[in-house]
Amino acid sequence: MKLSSRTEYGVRAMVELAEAHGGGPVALREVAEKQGISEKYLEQLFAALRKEGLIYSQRGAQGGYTLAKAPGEIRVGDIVRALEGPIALCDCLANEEDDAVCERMGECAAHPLWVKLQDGITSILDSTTLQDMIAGASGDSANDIRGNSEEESPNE
Amino acid sequence: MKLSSRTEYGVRAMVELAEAHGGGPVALREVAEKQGISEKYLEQLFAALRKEGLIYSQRGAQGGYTLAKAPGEIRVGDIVRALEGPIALCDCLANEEDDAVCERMGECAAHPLWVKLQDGITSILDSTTLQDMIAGASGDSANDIRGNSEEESPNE
DNA sequence: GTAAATCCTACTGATTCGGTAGGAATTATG
DNA sequence: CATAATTCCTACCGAATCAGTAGGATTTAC
Ligand code: FES
Ligand code: FES
Repeated sequence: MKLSSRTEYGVRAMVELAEAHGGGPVALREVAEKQGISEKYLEQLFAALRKEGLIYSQRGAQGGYTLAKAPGEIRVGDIVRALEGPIALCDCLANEEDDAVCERMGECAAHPLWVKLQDGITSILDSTTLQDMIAGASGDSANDIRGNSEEESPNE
Repeated sequence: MKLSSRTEYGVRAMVELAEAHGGGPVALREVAEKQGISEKYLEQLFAALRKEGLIYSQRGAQGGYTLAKAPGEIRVGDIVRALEGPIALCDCLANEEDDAVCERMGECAAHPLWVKLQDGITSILDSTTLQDMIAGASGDSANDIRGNSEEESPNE
């Protein structure tokens, strides 16, 4: 229950790109410096994000990266999936068609809970776009996760 | 975004104890066999659960483990916390009083989202009890099963 | 007394994680 | 064209975590 630095860094970097959206490409070095991330490490994250079509890269001098879509079109869940692979709490939740692992368990009482938890996580992640994040809110509008009555106020 | 086998095993084992609740103590070997978990490994998990006061152990022949509280009183979140430590997606979410890490970031746009995600996860985990799980449901309808019933005194 | 069980501490092999290293390929600019 | 800036690619590395083992000490029912 801890998000990897891959995810942390990746999301922060994407926010950075989102803020520069509309302007020219942003160099990796610039993003890395602003966010305090190792350049070489971020390079790998961007490679993954690019492979998934979330960002577009311009090679050569004055090149850099830009969002491939509008900030409002990129969900945090997309970023996470690009960096970590499909969100699957348990092996048996990875692919619905081939649930061989759970088949063996059969009466696994935990399964429904994991499904619910995974759905909850996915729902939150997919109801927040980069647009929401740079706007300061965390996308609490279109979210129907029960039990979340806490309202965080982005101060400062 | 993957739950450790510690969590998976731990919850399954606790369900096993919940099903045997009311009867005598259940030997670790029995739980391990039924759930297909390494005995020696499960031993360590039970040690953690015991230290957190979730289960009670009876040493010696015919000994074993029993839930320290009624199944309706034990939330999945309690189990997860006992096994993995406090649920903290990000370092800066670990302890609210000492958020030094985020202080440095200041304008970290991701923070509110992580808070929200963590709250969502915690909420789901804490709204499901072992009682819910052995009943077949995963607590999706009602989490008001906080019905206080009598239980034997967990001493020590 | 003995067998059944928990308890405790340490070790280990494999994998993942976070990060480095070095260079090849591409491109704007002068 | 030359050069500098920049992305792209692949491999490697140390440390940490993970899942599991090993071996024995202790407690207790019978
Ligand atoms: S075997 Fe898949 S959730 Fe239990
Ligand atoms: S620094 Fe804590 S969430 Fe960004």
